[in-house]
Amino acid sequence: MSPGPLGRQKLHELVVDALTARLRAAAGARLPSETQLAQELGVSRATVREALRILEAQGMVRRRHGVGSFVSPRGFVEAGIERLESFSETIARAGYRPSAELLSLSETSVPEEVAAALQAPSPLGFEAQTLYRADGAPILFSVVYVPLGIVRSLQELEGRRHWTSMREFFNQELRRPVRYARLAVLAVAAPEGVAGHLALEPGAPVLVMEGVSYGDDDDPLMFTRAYFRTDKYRFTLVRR
Amino acid sequence: MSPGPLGRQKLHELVVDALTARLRAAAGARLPSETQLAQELGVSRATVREALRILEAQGMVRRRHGVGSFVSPRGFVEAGIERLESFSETIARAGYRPSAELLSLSETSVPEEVAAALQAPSPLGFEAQTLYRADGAPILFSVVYVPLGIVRSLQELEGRRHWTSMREFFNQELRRPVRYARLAVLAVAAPEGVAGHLALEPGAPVLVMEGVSYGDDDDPLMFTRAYFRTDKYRFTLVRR
DNA sequence: CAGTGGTCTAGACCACACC
DNA sequence: GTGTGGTCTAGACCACTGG
Repeated sequence: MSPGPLGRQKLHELVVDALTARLRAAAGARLPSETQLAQELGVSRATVREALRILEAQGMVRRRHGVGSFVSPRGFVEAGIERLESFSETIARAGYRPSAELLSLSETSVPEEVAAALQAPSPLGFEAQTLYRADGAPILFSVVYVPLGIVRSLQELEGRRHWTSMREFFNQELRRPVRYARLAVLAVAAPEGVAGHLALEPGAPVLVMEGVSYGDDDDPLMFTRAYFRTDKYRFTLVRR
Repeated sequence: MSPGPLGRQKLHELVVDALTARLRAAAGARLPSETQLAQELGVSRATVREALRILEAQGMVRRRHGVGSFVSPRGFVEAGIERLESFSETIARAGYRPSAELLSLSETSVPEEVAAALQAPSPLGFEAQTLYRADGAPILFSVVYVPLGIVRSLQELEGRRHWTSMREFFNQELRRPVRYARLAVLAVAAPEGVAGHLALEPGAPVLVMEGVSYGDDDDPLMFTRAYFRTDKYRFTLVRR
């Protein structure tokens, strides 16, 4: 095939971009039929469909069998809780200016349930505590445990300072990208130390997300426990 | 095309079924290549790919570019927080015996922020309070607001008693199926009434999920606010 | 009925992982 | 290089919706 009128990169992604531009304007509008779009853009209908599938997954387009495709009334959908992104990204996406402060790095014996979740043979590992702010106000305090074996020494973990997020550190410096994370969501009373960092009264309700991040080979990379102030920042979630 | 060796129903669904059977046995096993599967099953490669895409979305299969497709080590993945299902289903899926008790049904003026979220012209509507138990222990208390217009009278809402869940009621009795819900997740201190129903001290931390459910035409159907005991039941969530 | 999205095919070439 | 999954095409027919 020839690149067509669109040039390089994946064709259906270019179609996504082309359609995205149209979509910004008209909420609720009807899109041309798939066959029409294919002709207009000079690609096959299958490629148009792949693009529409992506837009539908993003919540930007609604397709109705036998009727047509429409721009979702909401237009752009904010990133939901189900998206794997760094806390900094999450904060930025919510419209705040993110900052992250690495409060401590240490070598420790990780809690028993954490070692179990990490399937770690040894309880030895490293702990990083980070405080995230949105527009300067603390909203998130996280404790990350990395088992010995993923990181060899505290010196290696020092590299974390160069990166704005743990995920970037794993991806860029350790070359062990995080592919997915399996988390539990719960509400707890803020423990003393946590409350202090988040500028809350001890015992105030906080949302906790905790669990394990996995790499390309389904190998456990780290255990994260994050405490959120939900009065300052709310997760949104679309259930389908 | 001819139906092929598989018979009626959607072809790729039959392929999903055929593969699911294989998958139960071997965790971590490698699947034949897409081309091979297509030949074996007598379908096109595109159809095999559609089936694999479904299985991958279900978390049962892992595909790696240039390498092959594999049965996920975890096998079947539990439904996460992102799935739209009734609370009863959620509880059952978590391995408990669910029960739901309709505590009250009344006609009210809905709270202002609820009416706004529902895009309701009138603040008039109906309220249903339900307590859900898992193996007899209360874990979830929900307040649902339905605007006037979706339901006309309290009598109509009485039909709710015949159904185990609000979603079933909407789907079966009102013929207005819920297509998706847009929710916020937060942690709060349990208000007095709620704490009582959940057998908690007032002020104990509870997880709240609240938001609007939408129908086939993106029309707001109801506002739900649900309080969870996360010590008894935890949401799980896979971020990708 | 006409028009839409949904499914399916057969075949081609590309990008990537591994030997 | 060889084999894998990823992308793309051109064309066909099916299933649903709405006038």
